[in-house]
Amino acid sequence: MRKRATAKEMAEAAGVSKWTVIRAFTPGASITDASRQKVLQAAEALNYSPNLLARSLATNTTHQVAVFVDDFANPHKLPVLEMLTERLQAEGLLTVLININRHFDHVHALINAGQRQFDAVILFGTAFREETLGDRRLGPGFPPMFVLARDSQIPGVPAIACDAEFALSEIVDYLFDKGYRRPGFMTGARTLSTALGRRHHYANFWRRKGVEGVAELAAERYSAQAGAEAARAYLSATPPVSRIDVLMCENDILALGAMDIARSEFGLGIPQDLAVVGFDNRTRRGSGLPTDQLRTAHRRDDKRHGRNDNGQARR
Amino acid sequence: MRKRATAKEMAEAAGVSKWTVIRAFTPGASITDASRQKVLQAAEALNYSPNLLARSLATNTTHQVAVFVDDFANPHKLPVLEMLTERLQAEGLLTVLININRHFDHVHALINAGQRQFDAVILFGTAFREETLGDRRLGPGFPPMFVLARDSQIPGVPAIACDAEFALSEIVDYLFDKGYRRPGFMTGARTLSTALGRRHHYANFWRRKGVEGVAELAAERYSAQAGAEAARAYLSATPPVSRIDVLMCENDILALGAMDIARSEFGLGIPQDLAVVGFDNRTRRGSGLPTDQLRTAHRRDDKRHGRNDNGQARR
DNA sequence: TTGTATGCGTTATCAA
DNA sequence: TTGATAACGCATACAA
Repeated sequence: MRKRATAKEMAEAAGVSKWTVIRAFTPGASITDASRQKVLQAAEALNYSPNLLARSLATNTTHQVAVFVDDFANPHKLPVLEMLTERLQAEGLLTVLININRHFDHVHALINAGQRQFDAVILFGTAFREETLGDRRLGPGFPPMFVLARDSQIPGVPAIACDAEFALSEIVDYLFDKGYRRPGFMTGARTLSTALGRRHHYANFWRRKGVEGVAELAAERYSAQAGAEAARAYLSATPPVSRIDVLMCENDILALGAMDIARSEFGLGIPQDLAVVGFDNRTRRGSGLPTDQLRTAHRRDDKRHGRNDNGQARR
Repeated sequence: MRKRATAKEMAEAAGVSKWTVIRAFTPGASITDASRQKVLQAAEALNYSPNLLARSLATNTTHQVAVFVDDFANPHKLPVLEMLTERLQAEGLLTVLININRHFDHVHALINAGQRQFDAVILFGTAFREETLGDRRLGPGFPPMFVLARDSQIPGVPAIACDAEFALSEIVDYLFDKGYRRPGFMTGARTLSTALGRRHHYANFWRRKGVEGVAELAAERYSAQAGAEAARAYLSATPPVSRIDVLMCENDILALGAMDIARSEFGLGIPQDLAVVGFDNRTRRGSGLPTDQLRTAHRRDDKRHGRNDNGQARR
């Protein structure tokens, strides 16, 4: 495997200095059309293209953005990743996907991100503890951070997330208008701020409608299986007459599991016997997997709130 | 934002030469414990860590692998991405996720990959045309390429894919034993080699069992919606008595759409009235989303074939 | 407009 | 073991 051609070699071939070669590849540089043509011609012959690595070292910008993900179980990630990569690439930025799982030291990963000189770090669905980010080793020269699809409690770290309060207000309004009066809520992991927010607002809006008490079904994790188990536990422990009539699940993957069990093991019609609501805009029945998340985003304070099309009721 | 500390600054602080500083961070370098301690101490004070960008320029290896993806609609991608990133990171490699969509020039993306000096390029579910790869601009110094989750027709480009022949042989054996005799097959895109392979082997193995003629349902794309439409078209055009009794779908996302329509619009019990088989090991009813793809992989010739746990019948 | 010198932060090689 | 010189390929600042 031959080596890549360098600017120096190009200079000899084109009969100019290597700095002129660079200029030919620098938009807006002052160079004659004649010499640019000579250089481009030589580039064609030598199959030259600038070495982006060397450029990064010299300019101190890599045009690479690190995206940290710790939960690949949620299919919601995929369409967002699609958008994210597309938008970043449109800006000339590349996406470095970093898997932050249990086996991986978070601080170490962040230090590595600093060493790599990423232009930015995006925490996608992951909120580090403040102490982790306070590690002094992350101090100088560490790339700016952003939190995506989760609220950020960390001062100075902007977050892009859906407006849970608004979304749940709309959901409860809709359900109330449809005549539902006995709401339930299925939680995934009880520790997450997003989760707490959704449950909190859900109960709150029902209370404003005069409906007190939201039955809580607790799933172990965010998975269809956990959702199915939680639904099974509730349905088998609760006689039909005293059951909820609408179940709001913290996200779509839980809703999928719950719907499956309700239909197959308990013979419930959805939504005739039990309405089920999800959150994430995934898998609507008979539909494809839409990728129109984060469609509208407006700026508020120094945080950005993208609101997506959530909480559609299912039949 | 202060700048990162460099080896030169470290040298002054520790009272050694900057090369000794480097050695302290080079595994297996010859250096006294005494001077290493001095350096590490200074590193603690100055919060130093080696600049990986500069290292890459000097060593000509980036420890970064580009992964090209063009189809984010298939949820199958996500667990594989999880595995891929985890395994690569375990080897000290970072994953650069590159979105190859319709708006993006493939050749340009590949050239960019060359400029970035990635250690390798993985075509995940994407097979470029041979002429694209034959572009001479991709010549010298271009990273080695691999095709993942699709067969590669390109000479010299190894592929990791499931063994369709073996998988479909097992599927047909299983279905035959269960008593099914009127098979159907739902295709997604008819142009793909993987698709053709699966359909071909499916029909082949049925023929060996003495069952001629596999009904073909053609979906427009790989999406639940397309699968639903194809199923609807078939079921509404075919009277119950002459319908197939088992439908093999080219992948799980098609199967999801088909099952949904069969159950809801035609009142079919699955698998009592119609058995449905998918491919990808996604969404099994009531289960979570398993990530045990590509579990076993053995080497054969210069290609690698990973066989995953596919084709489970659904109840 | 073009050429020169110098810097980016590290690694490789050789001499001490 | 340690220090010094050169090289990696490009960008910036300055001079011609």
